[in-house]
Amino acid sequence: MTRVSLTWPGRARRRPAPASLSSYSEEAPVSLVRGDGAAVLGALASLGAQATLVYVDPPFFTGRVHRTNARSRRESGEREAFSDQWSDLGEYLEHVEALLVAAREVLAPEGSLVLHTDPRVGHYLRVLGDEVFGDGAFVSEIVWRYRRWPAKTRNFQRVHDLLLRFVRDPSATPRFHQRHEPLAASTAKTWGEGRQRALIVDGRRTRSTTTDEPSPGAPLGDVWEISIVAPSGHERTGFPTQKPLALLERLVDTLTDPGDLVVDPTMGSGTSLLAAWRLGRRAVGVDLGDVAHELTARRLERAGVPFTRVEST
Amino acid sequence: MTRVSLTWPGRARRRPAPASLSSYSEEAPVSLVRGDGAAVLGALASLGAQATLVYVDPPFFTGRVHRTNARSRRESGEREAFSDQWSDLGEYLEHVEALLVAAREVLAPEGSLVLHTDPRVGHYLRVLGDEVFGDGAFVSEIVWRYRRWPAKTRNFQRVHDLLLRFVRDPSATPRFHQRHEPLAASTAKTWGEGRQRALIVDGRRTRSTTTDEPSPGAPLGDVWEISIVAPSGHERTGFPTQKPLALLERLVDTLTDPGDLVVDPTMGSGTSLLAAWRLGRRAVGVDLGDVAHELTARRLERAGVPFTRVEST
DNA sequence: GCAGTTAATGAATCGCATG
DNA sequence: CCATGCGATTCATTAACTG
Repeated sequence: MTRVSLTWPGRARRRPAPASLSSYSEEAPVSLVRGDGAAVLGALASLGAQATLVYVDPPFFTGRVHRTNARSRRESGEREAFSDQWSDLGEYLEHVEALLVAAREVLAPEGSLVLHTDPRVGHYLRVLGDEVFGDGAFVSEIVWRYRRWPAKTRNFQRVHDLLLRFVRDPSATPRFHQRHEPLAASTAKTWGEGRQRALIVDGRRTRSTTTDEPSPGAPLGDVWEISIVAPSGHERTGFPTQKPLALLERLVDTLTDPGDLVVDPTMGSGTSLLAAWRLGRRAVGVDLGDVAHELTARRLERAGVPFTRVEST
Repeated sequence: MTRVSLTWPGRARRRPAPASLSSYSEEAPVSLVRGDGAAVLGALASLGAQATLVYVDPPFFTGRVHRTNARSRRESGEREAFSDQWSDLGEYLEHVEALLVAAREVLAPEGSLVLHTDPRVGHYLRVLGDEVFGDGAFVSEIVWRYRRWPAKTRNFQRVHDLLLRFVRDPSATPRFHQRHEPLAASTAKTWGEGRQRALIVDGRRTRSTTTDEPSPGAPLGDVWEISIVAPSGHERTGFPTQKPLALLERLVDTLTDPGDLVVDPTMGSGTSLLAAWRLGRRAVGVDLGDVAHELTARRLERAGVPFTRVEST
């Protein structure tokens, strides 16, 4: 296959200065690391950590500074949560590329990277991911479809995000738990709740029948309807780009086993850590920001999740 | 903005040999042209045609030869409809790029290109489209979510296609008719069917109320649930990658006015032409294949659509 | 006519046989 | 050993048939 890749003037493949971690323990159920995402992933990899899921939720190249919202403002005023300003698209892509390269190093062969992005910049990240992970590693584009207050625009309302899944080793059997969703209304009407089976006569398929065995439903697809975190919802932490727990729980549930390691170098308010802990997985979250660490710590304490702080230097 | 672009070894920007059209009339409601898509788009542009919608449904880089299916097999046996085999991804991208370049030439300033693709190769086409149409021209990624039989795979079922929309001129007001979809169940439950209105006190939003005015529903989003053409459906033509009429009607309805011109350089069995005609738009379809022309002609005749054949040389 | 039941069949994958 | 091809699987959808 001919290599197709992205170029831009002055494209650099920078490696972050490697970090070193004090007091990281493989066994800790939940660890919070303050530091640069890519550098800390590299440090985890060199300590021999093997993640089954790395969830990366970088900025979406919006050109904005994102600030805390109402829930957090009440407690400590409006503050900058993270900046999403870049000199150009190339600089942004170099930032994400460093995360992808480091994420790949920490992944177990049967593990997956899930890169959360949006349809304005996600296509560039797919191409970047193909470069980093190689042919055949891109296995799913998950569409997260949500509902929100409509914007006044002469265009279709943007009501979805993209989650790009790459596997570490396309030749390995990936971790995957088959889950099901309800049958389509038309199917239930025609076929009832029984599993369908084709009737083969003389080696030729003639027609289908229903069986007595109940159908588990349709195998889970790649378009997921999940509610956003409501502005006044109990789940809301105040972090501006918070993702729903239900979304992260579905990823963790389908892509990891209990006891596996989940790593998030873009911790934010720690949704992935909470999802992992609730499902009995170990988790490491990495973030540079004060707001992220404060909100995550408060959230985990309230949820009764024991966690360890790890310093990186 | 730094230019980010795709490269591959030996990337060529080939222009198809320009075609010339005999007997094309601007006023014909529906025209069928036999010829190369890009070359004929160029010929239309040099005749001064101005399309409001160009719908492009190229092969999806599957590596397969696509053959007619049951409906057509009964009438004339199984035949090759089109080949989707390429020496490499670069060759494929050069083919699609030629279509995009020519499509842009035939578009009116307020017109849109809609590129139908899938999540395996669509990301590359987005980047290619940005190169051809320029910054700010990519305005929507529409997700067509469908339901189909399950495949046995350790992965999420692939149940969506992508439709990438680019506008010809980002500074022009695009053709766009706002349509609505039913309110979400949870919205209807909380707010009923009345239009919501935010209550602003001292310039600050306090809460929302419902009004007596009935809500038209939620403005149409970019995730569309539309059934595939059923294997035994009346709509089925026998063309292997046939798209549902409902999908094309939604595009034509929202993105064009009655009387506007819709052009499809990847005609197949003519779904876009039929959609355009049913909604009172003019249409030109272009295809090289015998099967495409036979099936389209038969389909339009059965639907009572008057059409003109145009030769290209 | 209408509702309820039965029929027909697509095409994504994996697994296994074949060359 | 690798490429190719065919069989098995099974929801989703509309058409056709039946009472």
